[in-house]
Amino acid sequence: MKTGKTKPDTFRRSPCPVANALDLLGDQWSLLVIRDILHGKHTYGELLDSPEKIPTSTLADRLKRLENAGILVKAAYQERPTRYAYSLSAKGAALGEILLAFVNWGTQYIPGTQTLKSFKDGRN
Amino acid sequence: MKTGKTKPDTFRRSPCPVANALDLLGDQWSLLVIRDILHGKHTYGELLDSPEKIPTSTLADRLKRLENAGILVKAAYQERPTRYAYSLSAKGAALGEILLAFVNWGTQYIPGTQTLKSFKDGRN
DNA sequence: CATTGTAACTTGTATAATACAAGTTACTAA
DNA sequence: TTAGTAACTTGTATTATACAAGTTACAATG
Repeated sequence: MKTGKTKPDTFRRSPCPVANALDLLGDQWSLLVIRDILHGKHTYGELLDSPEKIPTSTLADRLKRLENAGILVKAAYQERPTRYAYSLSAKGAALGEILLAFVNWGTQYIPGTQTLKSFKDGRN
Repeated sequence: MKTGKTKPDTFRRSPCPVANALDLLGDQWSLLVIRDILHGKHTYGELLDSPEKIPTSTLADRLKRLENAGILVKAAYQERPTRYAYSLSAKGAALGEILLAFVNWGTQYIPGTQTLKSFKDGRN
């Protein structure tokens, strides 16, 4: 069978989907940025305000990487002065499944961790 | 309600389960080590042999961290000379769900990536 | 019109993590 | 005695991350 699609056989480490996902997301901050955008945050300032206190230089770097990877899209939502909003592409929104797996594992195996929802509901 | 369990309110970054999971697993290699053990590898040498070519110093460090975190258990399987096998605790085996989410996302959104299974089946 | 404020970054430098090459220990087998 | 192997450790170079400060382009206030 032939498809029109180009297929990179030139991977940084291996053709494993996990390895390639980790090349992109395997750090302390990327998935937290995705989490915040999934929770409705959109601007640089809102994302800076995370409870984990991401350093501004790290946030700027991650936003660029995730945008280059087609996970985030950056768009000006006003001019004079120009202000930007970050949102998730389909590729980015699909990371919700991975986040969910992390939430399930973390709440079950790391004692004391809690989601915003469980905290609001008083389950603590 | 009172439980007997101690609950750490002293987290490195925040009480978020994702953040705490990433404190442990948020790097390029940890989840690949878990993947290999899930695939039946057990010894240091087998784990060193990954297609991603993990550096030996990095592997030694990850095995220690994951063991300290209660994700891996290390046991001698023979004496004279002593040889060790690494295996997953329940906490570690539960990471299979996270790995699965990564596989699903990666194969869908990173063109050309493939699992051992799809490769063996000739789906490429 | 000068000053203050704010969003969205950038730059510089210190510290920490990771990579790569080589060496070590405790054996077995020839 | 020599060679081989598993499971690491050590040293150093490179890269990533963190922290503090500075920059640009405006709006709003007095």
